[in-house]
Amino acid sequence: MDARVGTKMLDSCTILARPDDEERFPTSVCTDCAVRRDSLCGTLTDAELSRLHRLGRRRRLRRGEAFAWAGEESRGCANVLSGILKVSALTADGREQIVGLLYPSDFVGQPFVGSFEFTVTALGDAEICTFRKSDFEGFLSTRNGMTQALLCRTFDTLSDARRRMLLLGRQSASERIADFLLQTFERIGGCSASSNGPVTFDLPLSRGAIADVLGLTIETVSRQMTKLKVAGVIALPGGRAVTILKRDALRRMTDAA
Amino acid sequence: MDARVGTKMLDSCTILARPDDEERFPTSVCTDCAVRRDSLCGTLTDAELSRLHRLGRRRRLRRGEAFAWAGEESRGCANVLSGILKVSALTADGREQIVGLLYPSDFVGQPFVGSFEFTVTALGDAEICTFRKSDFEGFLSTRNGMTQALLCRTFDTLSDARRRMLLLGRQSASERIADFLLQTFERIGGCSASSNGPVTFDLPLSRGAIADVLGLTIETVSRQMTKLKVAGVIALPGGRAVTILKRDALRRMTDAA
DNA sequence: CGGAGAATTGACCTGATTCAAGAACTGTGG
DNA sequence: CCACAGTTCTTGAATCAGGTCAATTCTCCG
Repeated sequence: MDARVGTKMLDSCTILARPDDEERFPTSVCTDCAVRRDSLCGTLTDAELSRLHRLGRRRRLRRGEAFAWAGEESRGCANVLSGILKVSALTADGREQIVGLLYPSDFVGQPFVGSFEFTVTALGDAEICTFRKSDFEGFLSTRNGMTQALLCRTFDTLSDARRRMLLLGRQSASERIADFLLQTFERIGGCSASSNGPVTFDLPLSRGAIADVLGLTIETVSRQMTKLKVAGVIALPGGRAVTILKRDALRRMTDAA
Repeated sequence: MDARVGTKMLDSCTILARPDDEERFPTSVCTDCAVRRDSLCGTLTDAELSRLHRLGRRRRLRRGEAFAWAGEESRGCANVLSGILKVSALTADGREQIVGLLYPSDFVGQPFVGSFEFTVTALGDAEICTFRKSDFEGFLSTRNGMTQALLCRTFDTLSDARRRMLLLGRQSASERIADFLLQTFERIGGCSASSNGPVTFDLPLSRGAIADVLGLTIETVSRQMTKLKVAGVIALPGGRAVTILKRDALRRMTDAA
């Protein structure tokens, strides 16, 4: 990954990082960033982006590696480039609840806020574009537009968390599973949303992680999946693959009476 | 639309004449606003405040009255002046989960975001200071500082929601109750935090509302309270009053092994 | 005092967890 | 390519925390 333009044609984004910038940050180039358009950076003009670019570093995370630990002074922000990260909360005796999932183009971190009480970990190998918190804050301070964009994202994240609170507090295991399958499909399966035809995709989470998202146990997740399989609503071709056979049936189960 | 009631108060105190929900308050000026310091407005200079003041209206909400409905286009923002509001999510068949509580000085609404999927209702009589969303957005757009302040508040709200996700997904009924009692005391009981001495205060929520916050049923809430009473951890003098007798015992139950 | 809503209490039931055993993958090295 | 070890996933049986249903009992007010 270097600064050559044009490998990936992202419309008009033709900033040329100056050679000395390339040297100093050889692995951090925005022009061919896969999430340029969808990330928070999407709000920036090319000139602004090139300023921000100087503050960022790319970083690889191996499966299981943490980007932030609950309780520690948070010192960084980041955009997710590839892979999926989990944001999780833990009780003193080790029970875990995943309180958020971060997909490519999502933003992590809380500029202007001191502490971050959650742990952020890569579920599989991942790449992120990190900023020192103070740098990022400085940058934000001069761009109301970007602050606004981050505010909007945060509102969305909040709504998502609240929707999940309803799920955790009031929905049955089967409703939770149905919801999870649909949500995950919409997020990663792309929008081959078209009709109701069967769709197959790989779940990006292990059964254990799904349980931690849904506030269930591994066994319950597994049983509910088999139940759906037996009912002919989904198929489980093996591994982490799922085929949604009757999408409308799933949708009906989401909020059932 | 808004009939001007021209009793000249300080500067341009324009207030809606609809007597029912939008009343005129002789003290309806920011200068003697009870939550001036703690609310989002606390970030403003006097000059800015006086500009914002022209955009706001005070409004009384009677117990049970809604400020926003899930699904409807959100058209307002507000600061809570007095009383407590709930933010709640509902399933199709009527199960309810309270996903947030709003106390005086809290901000409600999502500027720059179209839809709001939750219902906001006054738990008891309440007063709020409302703004038309577009007005508020306009105001925010010219003040990066205030946008930042709102961003911080939103991060805090998000952290709170996530903490509650852990509670809903992974904690037992007794842990939930212990947590709720302590949190509520800290929020309303003021910080007579001092020692571990017994403290008495009124719960601002009915048993039913507590159940909807904690993802439990009324009966379970009631049973857990009696259990705590029998154990000598709290006393229930009657009505909605609670006395915390052994605060450290409660604290230990919060996250127990 | 009396009546309505709120809270408590009891008896029973059920959905999800727990504990325990196998089966199916995944990757590694021979 | 296969064997093997370490996971992860599935399935079964027993248990239990919390929910449901059904009475009372409080509390608040007119």
